[in-house]
Amino acid sequence: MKVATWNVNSIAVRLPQLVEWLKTTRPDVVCLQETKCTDERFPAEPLLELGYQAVTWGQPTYNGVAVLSLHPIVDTRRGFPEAGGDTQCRLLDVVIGPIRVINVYVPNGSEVGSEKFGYKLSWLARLRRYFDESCLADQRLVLCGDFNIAPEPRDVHDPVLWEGRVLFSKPERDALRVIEQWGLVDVFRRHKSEPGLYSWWDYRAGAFRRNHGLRIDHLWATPVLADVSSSAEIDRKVRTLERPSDHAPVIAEFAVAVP
DNA sequence: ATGGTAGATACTCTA
Repeated sequence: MKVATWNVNSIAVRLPQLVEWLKTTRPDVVCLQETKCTDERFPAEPLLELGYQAVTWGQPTYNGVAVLSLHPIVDTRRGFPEAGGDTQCRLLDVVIGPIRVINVYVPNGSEVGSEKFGYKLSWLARLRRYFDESCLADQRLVLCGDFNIAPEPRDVHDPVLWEGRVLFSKPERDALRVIEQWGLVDVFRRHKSEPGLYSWWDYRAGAFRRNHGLRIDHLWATPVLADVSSSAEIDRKVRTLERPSDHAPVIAEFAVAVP
């Protein structure tokens, strides 16, 4: 079972690239972030023609998540369950065949110390609470998406320059660690240990050409599922296309049978 | 050096 996560930065703009990528890559499950598209306007038909059903949770202009699947999607949940819920569309929780998939678009955080940064940290604390209250460690579960955090120095092109900045500050890395310690494994790092492997490059200053990137898009799994993962990779090719997303897809393969 | 680019919406905000 092939599972992928990709921040497309507008489904409307990226649809032609997504269609071509689905045709050639044929993942079983794809988690999308920053669709920037309401559920009514989501382009479900061209994806259905390729065999993909979609569950979406979107809003105009900002945020927005979706899960595409070749197999039936059941038990859909949107956002955190607590009173008040979410005003920003950032979390989808679904069950597909033998696995539970939680797709997140973690807040960017703007700048360390800002109001948005505080929102990011509190959102991450709520995510940990969500796992405590509604997930089980022996479930086959994947948590994937745009986390907007690079976990380690080897995930940053210039860790000295980036230390303390948003996406690589200690409070963010600590908050990420707290979620990991619930009982999740970084599936990408299970298969690839070298530095220089990134999933996001700023549009500005020729960052991609220089490989000035960060690994901020992640695919984590419970140990029972991570133990049967056979490969993981970042698909850099789409970042070389005309008018690309600033993120590249992360893909992992698991040896589980889909009924 | 406080830049630089991209996307959606409205003439600015977010990333």
